[in-house]
Amino acid sequence: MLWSQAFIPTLREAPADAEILSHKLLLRAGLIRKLAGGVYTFLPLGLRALRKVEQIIREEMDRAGALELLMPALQPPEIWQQTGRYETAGNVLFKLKDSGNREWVLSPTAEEVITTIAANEINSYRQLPKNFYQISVKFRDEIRPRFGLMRAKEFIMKDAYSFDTTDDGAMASYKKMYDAYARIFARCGLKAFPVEADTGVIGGKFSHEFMVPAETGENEVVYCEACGYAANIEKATSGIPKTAAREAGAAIEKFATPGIVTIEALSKAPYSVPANRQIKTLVYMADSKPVIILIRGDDQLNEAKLAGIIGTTVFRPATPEECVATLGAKPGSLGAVAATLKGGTGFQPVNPEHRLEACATLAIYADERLRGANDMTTGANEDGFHFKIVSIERDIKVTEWFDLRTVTAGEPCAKCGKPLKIRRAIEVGHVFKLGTEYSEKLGATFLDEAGTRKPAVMGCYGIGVTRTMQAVIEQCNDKDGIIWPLSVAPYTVCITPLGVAPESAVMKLAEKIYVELTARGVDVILDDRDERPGVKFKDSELVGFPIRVGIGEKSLAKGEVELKPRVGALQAVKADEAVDAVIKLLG
RNA sequence: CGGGGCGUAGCGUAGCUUGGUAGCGCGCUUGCUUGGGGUGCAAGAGGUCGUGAGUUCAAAUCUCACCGCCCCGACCA
Repeated sequence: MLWSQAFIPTLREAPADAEILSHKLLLRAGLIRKLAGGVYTFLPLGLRALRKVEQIIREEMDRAGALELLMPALQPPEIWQQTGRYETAGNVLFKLKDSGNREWVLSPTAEEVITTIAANEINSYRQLPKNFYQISVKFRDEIRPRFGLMRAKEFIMKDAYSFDTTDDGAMASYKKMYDAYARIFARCGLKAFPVEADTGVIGGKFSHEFMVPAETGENEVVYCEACGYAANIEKATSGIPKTAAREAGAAIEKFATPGIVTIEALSKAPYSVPANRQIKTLVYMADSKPVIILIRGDDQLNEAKLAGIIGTTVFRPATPEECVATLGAKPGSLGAVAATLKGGTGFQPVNPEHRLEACATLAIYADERLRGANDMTTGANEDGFHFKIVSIERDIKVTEWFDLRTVTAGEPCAKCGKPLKIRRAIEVGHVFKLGTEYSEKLGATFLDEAGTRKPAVMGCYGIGVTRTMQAVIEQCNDKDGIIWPLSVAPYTVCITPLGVAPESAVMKLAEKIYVELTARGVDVILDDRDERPGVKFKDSELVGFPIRVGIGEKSLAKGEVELKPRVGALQAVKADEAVDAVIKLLG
């Protein structure tokens, strides 16, 4: 490619709406342009880098035995209703109507479609296992797109879906993808690491996310340097001790706390109840039903964990009015002491399948850290009053115990006891073991060797392709611009003649090297613009080509050209050895 | 959706408080110059000041509404 024929609109200054470095560089290097918030055009150079990432993914997916196909982005809502995700994932689904007023959804993921394929086409264990994948445009009604390609309304994702006959088989498929992902990100030049992850609304047994450490990442990862434990904060647990039991009075006592509505206020004189001896009572509304959450006063509720428990992300903190309606008091005086609850103490155990429904009868979910706690203080469900000497097992009818709290840095690792650390990261990939939920709901069954009909055991595996590309930029840059890894650079070599007079020795040599490198399969761009050297150098560094071949009269007088790796020292090589030297640098 | 900020030429911005013919840098065009790190000089082109209403003799500037964008929060298979 000749630079003069290409379209590389570099910018000296970044548009003001770009906040993070990688977003600015995407714009400045002429890789993308914004059409609307969260919606971008890939310009030729950006598309080349994107295609290289895609190709790496393709090669590794194929190598792992996955089969590429392409599913529709436009999907009928019925299949989403069948799996229940029309509601549970409803807030990210793009919905639209056609001219006949028929509703459609734009696909953010394709479990429903692929499972329908499997239901219709796979009948026998002989056809399994299978793993299908696609690389396609996905849509997500992000309420707040941000950071360029990181969180967009429209983006490119690789999604794969495995079908196995047994749980062991599904585990093997999962492992294959897990290993493939590690290779994919390594080949992209990314330092990505797997962490235990929350399964979210997609459900399933367990999952790992592949994370790229970055201060601008939107995820927090809890990790242990000693034993290697790593988990998304939405999932992470620690070995923090439970609340200590103490000697305490025989019965609960009510006491007046006028105007005291925060944990902090109650922890100060004259009450002086430490936060770790308080029970925090939270009311959430899930599907217009209240659920009561109890956690220790010095802990924070982890909403992702709550979502996993009740099976939906569609919930919110109750309003003060709803708190009054549910418990009889405003936030700040809430408690779950059985005697103060409407309907008395008669709570029934809850079938785990129906935890959300259970909220209709006022489910009380308590954090494990409170199990066995006594001599605690909590709201009395009467504005201006609290109870003390509360024993949670004796005085509160907890419906079910869960890990509900958010881990904080410095807590002991659950595995090895060393202090945990927390850092921010970008999620670039996610692997799930799904189990049989989707195959059961959509009838993806097969006959096994014994002639028994069974649901296929599924897994699903996503990579945010456009996000991965930006993550590379976020991780690989310096003050001058992008530093593309060889594997995903839009062009790997930029030939920079310092004069472009036709038929000049400099230009002739540049063209010769260009032709020879191209013939040897190298992606090369020749900067034939009649620009000053400084402009060409700055542009090639901003765009981030891994190797620049500089050709000028001065060095050519010595029979030499200059090889300048994007990172590393300039080296002079004999003009007629330049091509081989470049090939050698490319490894 | 709640809170905050911003919309002036392709990009970055000044002007707005205190209303009076819209300015600067980069980029672009032309000429000269320079020719190994965003050269220098000169002459140009390019703006419904986000949109609409209002106040006023007069609105980029004041008022209201709407739209868009960015940040924080909420949300995020």
